[in-house]
Amino acid sequence: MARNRDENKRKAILQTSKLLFAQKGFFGTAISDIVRETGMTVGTIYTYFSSKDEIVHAIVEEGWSELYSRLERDLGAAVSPEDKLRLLIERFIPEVVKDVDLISILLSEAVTYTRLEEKIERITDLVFSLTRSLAAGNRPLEAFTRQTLRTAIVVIFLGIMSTVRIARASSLGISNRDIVSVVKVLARESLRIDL
Amino acid sequence: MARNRDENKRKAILQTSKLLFAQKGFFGTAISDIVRETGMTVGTIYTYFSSKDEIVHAIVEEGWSELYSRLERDLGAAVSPEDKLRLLIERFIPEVVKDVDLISILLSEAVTYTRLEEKIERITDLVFSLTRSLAAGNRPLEAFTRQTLRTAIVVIFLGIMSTVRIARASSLGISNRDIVSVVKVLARESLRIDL
Amino acid sequence: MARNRDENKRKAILQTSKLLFAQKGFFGTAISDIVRETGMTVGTIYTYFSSKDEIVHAIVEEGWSELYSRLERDLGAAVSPEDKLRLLIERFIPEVVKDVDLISILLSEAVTYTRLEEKIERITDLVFSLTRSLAAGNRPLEAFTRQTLRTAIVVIFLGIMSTVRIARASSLGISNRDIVSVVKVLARESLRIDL
Amino acid sequence: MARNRDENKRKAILQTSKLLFAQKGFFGTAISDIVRETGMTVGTIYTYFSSKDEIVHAIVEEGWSELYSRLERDLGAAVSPEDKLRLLIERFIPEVVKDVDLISILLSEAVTYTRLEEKIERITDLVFSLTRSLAAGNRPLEAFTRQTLRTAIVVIFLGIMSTVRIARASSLGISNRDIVSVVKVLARESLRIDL
DNA sequence: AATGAATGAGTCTTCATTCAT
DNA sequence: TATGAATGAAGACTCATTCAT
Repeated sequence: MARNRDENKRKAILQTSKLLFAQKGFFGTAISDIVRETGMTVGTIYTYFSSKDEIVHAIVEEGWSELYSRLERDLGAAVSPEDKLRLLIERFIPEVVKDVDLISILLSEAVTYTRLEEKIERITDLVFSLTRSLAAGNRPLEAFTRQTLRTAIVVIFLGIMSTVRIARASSLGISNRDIVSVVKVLARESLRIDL
Repeated sequence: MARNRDENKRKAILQTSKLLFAQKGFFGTAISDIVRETGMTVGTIYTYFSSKDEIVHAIVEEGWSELYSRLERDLGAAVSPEDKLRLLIERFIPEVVKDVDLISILLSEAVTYTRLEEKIERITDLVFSLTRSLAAGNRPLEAFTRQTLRTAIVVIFLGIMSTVRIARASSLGISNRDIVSVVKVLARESLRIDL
Repeated sequence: MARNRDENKRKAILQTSKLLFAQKGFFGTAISDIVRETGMTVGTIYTYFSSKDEIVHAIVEEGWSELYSRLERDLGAAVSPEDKLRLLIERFIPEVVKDVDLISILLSEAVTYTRLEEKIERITDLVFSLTRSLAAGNRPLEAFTRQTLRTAIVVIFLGIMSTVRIARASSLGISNRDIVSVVKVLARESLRIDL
Repeated sequence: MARNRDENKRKAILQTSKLLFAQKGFFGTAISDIVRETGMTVGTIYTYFSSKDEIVHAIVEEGWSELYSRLERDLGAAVSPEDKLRLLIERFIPEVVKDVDLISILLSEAVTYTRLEEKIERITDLVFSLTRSLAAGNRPLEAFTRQTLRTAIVVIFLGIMSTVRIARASSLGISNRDIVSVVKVLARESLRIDL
């Protein structure tokens, strides 16, 4: 047997660290916390990851790519742009929003390790092109310039994420359900697209 | 008499720290960084602030209260709800958005020292009641339930802040101007309020 | 397996710290002194003890309990109260008195970490009951009220300890032997008990 | 007027510092504590004393010499050695014992600044010669060799002081009155001197 | 691969003392 | 003489990472 790397251990580290980073922040979480919580030893952690940075990095990249690929798969199954948009709002957003831990880390102080812009860019491009194909003859949509539309997508996307993050940490009295409603109403009222 | 407490020094510490916290984060910034950047000595920093926490606290509270009181003053001057909303969007948002450093700190990992929920709550209440007074006979506004409207305000407010924050740190290609445009279009299209 | 917790290292830290605390006091001794004197690194010190306080605590408790358990063992072996008292004076006191460092720490400013009252109380109770069993028909002993006897025990016990402490630090010209003699004479002359 | 040094201020500093040093220890008391408690400023403190050490030094030396000179004055007034001894026990000890703060400082970790040996030496010499003049024909006293007698004096003197100190800080259940009783009984029973 | 003691640069903070005013 | 802001060495302690076993 060539390698004895235990994929389950790797996953366990990632899972535990994700929770800790989300709850206590990147700087607030010590490797020793991960050690305690996983029941492993420092040495073991370091045979799977070469640094603390690499752990966040893995959490974010793997978490995100899983999310994103699911989105692509789902969108591929839908045919019309309307269906796609509906899917985006009714399936994807609730899913993203459920992963508060990932969101918290993405928006946390560790932004440096997070390459958040990249991810935003990609999502934005996707939604942007989706929206564009709905634009023909849609008065309100035509009211948005390309740049304004792009910006709107970013603002709303980041708004959703931030809201979820803050709502988790404090008593904002806003549920994930409320957030999805908002996106729907916004789509209906400002794009005149009824979902 | 000995030298007197120098208000300029206090301000300098605040200003320098604000920049550093915004750029490198609260935990990423060491007191020694502030020392180096201000050219003062540790001791001096600690004669003006009793801890690192107190520094962020002062930055956030003083920055925010200045912003907020200006908003209240301006709103007081306007008469109709429409005027107030216009002011909010055309004067207040650009101003908030200009203070990227403050925003970055508000959204940073130091959320604990930041009491962000409080601030959100207050802004939300204000905008909410403003919007409510525009609601009568406005179909789209009536489409929002109270809770959805509140959520929308939070999402958009946090969306604006997050966008500005991320845009500063990376190459998102979004300007403050774009952000204001978005809010305007959103208001026009989804509230049918023309500004 | 990685290196194992090395009991010798723990002992070395304790031994070195004991000397330093005794000579320079608890507050006069810096962790860096312990580091220098043991030849270890700060980190190592802190893998064996979680704080400076814990070090004094260990020195005091371990030193004292060893002393005290030896006393109990010895006293258990003796039968008559006279034998017990003899043992106390001729074996225990010389032993206590030998551990000047421990005494210095016990009496030092770190009294807080030292729980000296507890230890005094316990010794006093023991000696008190011992003396009481010699009291019957012993005129001088009957001259002491309970409270005076208790006080006398405390005064003499603390007197011995303080004398040893001061004698070590300065040129008092008093040896441990002298101290034992005093206790004997005091016992003989004031309790009329010949040892 | 040549000097404007205000003797009252000096005394106030000394008095306040004495209390603080006694309660919180030498190292536990910061100059800033003295500043706060006296209501003076650092600068003022330092125009009266050139260092923290000098403050303890003054407290100890002035406190002690006042005590000692009173003792000498009193002893001078008495004629017979018996009277002198009685005075020592009934007047001096209660007085010393009353000044717990001074005692605490004398015995504290600041022993270095305290020159305690000197003071012990002097008291011991005095008591020793006093006792010697009572020795003729006094069997028990003759039982003490010179060195044992000297040691006994030291042990009892330090015992008294330590007991008072510890009793103040913790719940030893011993009063100053008890301590004086002990000395009396000890004198009576072991020196056969009835006071 | 797994272990966990060892490392030491780096953290925040304190505080006796100085000295310009 | 009085003031109190300024100083900076020194303090206790942390923690990511290494490496001998």
